[in-house]
Amino acid sequence: MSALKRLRAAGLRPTRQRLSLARLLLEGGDRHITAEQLHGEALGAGIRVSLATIYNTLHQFTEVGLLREAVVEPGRSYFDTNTADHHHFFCEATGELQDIPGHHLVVSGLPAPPLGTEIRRVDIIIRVHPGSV
Amino acid sequence: MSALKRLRAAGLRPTRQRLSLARLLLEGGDRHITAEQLHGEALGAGIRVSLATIYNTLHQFTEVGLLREAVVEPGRSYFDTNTADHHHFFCEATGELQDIPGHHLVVSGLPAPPLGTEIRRVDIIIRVHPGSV
DNA sequence: GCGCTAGATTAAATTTATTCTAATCTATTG
DNA sequence: CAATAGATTAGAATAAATTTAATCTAGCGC
Repeated sequence: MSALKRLRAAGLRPTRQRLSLARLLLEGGDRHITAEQLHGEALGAGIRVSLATIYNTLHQFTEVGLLREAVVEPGRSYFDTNTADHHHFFCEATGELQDIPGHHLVVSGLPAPPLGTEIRRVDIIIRVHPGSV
Repeated sequence: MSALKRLRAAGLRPTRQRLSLARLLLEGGDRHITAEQLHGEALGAGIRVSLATIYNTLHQFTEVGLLREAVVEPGRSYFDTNTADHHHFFCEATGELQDIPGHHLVVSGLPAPPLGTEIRRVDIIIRVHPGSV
């Protein structure tokens, strides 16, 4: 689906900057990107957009399911263009994030959530570091 | 083991503030605490200690395995006094973290880590929100 | 097409979490 | 008990993210 249609379907007004950012984000392959990185890319691509808008846009896209947020380190948020069910390898040395397709991992023995709450998502982060090889 | 012995065993000089903080942290039950919260508690308990030392101490304790760090939200770090194998429920509405004993959850189908890396830990965060009840 | 308006964008200031710095203090060693 | 390596400190600095108040613009009715 085109970026324009996806924005409309999500109820987001297709403004110049949202359209441009949607194209940057959604038309490449699966990526993990920070707000600062996206801002840099946008400027590099000639899109004039403020950092505040980057943050607004990333959060709005996340709310409507166009992106997913991955929290792995204090003080940095990654936004994941892969919204399918999946999990992550995270290398603490390089800060790199790598997808693990959802069907590979199976969690069993999931206990009932605390009273009065329901499960929204299960995030699995496999933390790795450079090995002894 | 006493706080003093645990510090010595970890190779950390048992200074007044480290000892006091170790007692606060390790002698209660399992807890999830932020740097700011611990600072508040320390001051409340009459321990004169700066925020910088709180951060230093939390990180040192984490390095030597006296604590574990749980990253669930950008811009906030929780330190977990439970260092046993376990996972977490995280309620996004309240910011509350709750332990899930490790033996409850079983992950299968774990793929091989990226070439040249080895697994250090598997973190599972079950994100919940207040239910419809 | 034209203007109106709700919603979007902006630069700049602010907040919040954390780290750094350089000076002072203290636990350990001899 | 003096020397010193390491710890602590207040305060400044940094960084990510959010807020603010002013300006802009997409989409609507005409």
